[in-house]
Amino acid sequence: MISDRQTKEREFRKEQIIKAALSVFKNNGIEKATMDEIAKEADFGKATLYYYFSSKEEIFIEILNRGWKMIWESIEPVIHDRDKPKDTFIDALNIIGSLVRNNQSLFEFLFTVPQKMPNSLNEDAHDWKGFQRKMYGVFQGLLEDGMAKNQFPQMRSDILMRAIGGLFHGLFFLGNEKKPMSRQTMEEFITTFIGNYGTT
Amino acid sequence: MISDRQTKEREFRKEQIIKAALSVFKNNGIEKATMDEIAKEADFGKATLYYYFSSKEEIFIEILNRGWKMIWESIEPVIHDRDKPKDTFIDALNIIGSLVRNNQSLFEFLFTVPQKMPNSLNEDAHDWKGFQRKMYGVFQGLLEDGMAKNQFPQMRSDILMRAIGGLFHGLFFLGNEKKPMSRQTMEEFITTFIGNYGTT
DNA sequence: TTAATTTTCGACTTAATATTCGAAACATAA
DNA sequence: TTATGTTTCGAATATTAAGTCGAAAATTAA
Repeated sequence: MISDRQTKEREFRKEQIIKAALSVFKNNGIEKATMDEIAKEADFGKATLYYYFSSKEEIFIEILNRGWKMIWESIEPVIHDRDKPKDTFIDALNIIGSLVRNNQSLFEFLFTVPQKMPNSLNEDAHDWKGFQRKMYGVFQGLLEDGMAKNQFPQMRSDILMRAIGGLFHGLFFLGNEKKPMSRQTMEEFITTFIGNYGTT
Repeated sequence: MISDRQTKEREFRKEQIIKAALSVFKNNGIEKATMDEIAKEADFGKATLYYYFSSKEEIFIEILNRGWKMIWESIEPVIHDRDKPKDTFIDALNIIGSLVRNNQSLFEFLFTVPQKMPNSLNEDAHDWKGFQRKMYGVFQGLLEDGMAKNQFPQMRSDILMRAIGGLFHGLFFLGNEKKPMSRQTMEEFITTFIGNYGTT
């Protein structure tokens, strides 16, 4: 008895709630992202939020799932070229860099909130963890291929991953100024730090 | 009317409480680091904790103050050699690396907890902020000197700082394995990433 | 020994915030 | 139009953890 339109409206309202949650997070930080605030921002009563989501956590998980799915689907098309691991690696990083640049607060959420919330957000079972794992796997594979071809410094690939992950994170999320990093600056960094070994 | 020994014993008990707090943090994560847990670990009643510290926050601040003081006092002796900025920079990083290696959980606390706690922990007035600021200032100065001498890539020093900060952080604190990084591995990284420009 | 001082603590209070409840408002279809 | 299903919400409840209280235990000094 639930019409198509009703379903769509439901989806739409869930969407609004998610947007409100992100907006509260962006403006007031994660600690102020209470259900009361989110409800106010979404212009719903608090109880209504629970009509659409079973818990606050479920809202957060939904954000993470959608976000990581988007990341994965953005890089997926470029990662199959295994001939030039270094170029592929940098391409993929650049894609993620663009995403971050265009939606800083979403990605701040995706990349920092799970760290701050050591509850069940981080359980392996969630979809977003799967995408994250796949992505890391791809990057690590590219690093290993690249090392085999002398396009990267010879190091334990897992440690190199951590270093690059930290570097990326530092570039975008450390420091006071939240002005997004330009593509050019980022490329400069990537090539400077990991791209100046071996050949094309 | 408070004897010397009494004062010492008080200090000692404060010490025990701080150690318990770190231990709880290490074993259960920051979210489980409640006063009840810390009290249990320290084998004191909860109220006794408040006899020695006026709040939970004060315990954390004490940890941060002592920790950052230690960091500062460890690098202070080596940073005055301004002739070889790159070497000095790497020396200082290595010193911090050794400290981290020898006390992983303390430094995880120092470097990650303030991020997770957007309360007054981060107020500029605290001693530890002063040490942190001084340290960053020194590192940035070294980077700038080093760039002037072509020992580092030419980039905006503040962004380079962020990148290196992120990289360092990634090396020590990202990933699953908490096995500390060996000095050799770390030196390898530092020189590979930031040390292979220009000359001595 | 005993009075004063210091230290300890379990039980209570408070505060913040997530979650539930039950009734009302609204929409839909017969 | 009315009966049934859907959506909304403010008020009440539950939970968690910080912080307080007043009395008791331990220590010290006379």
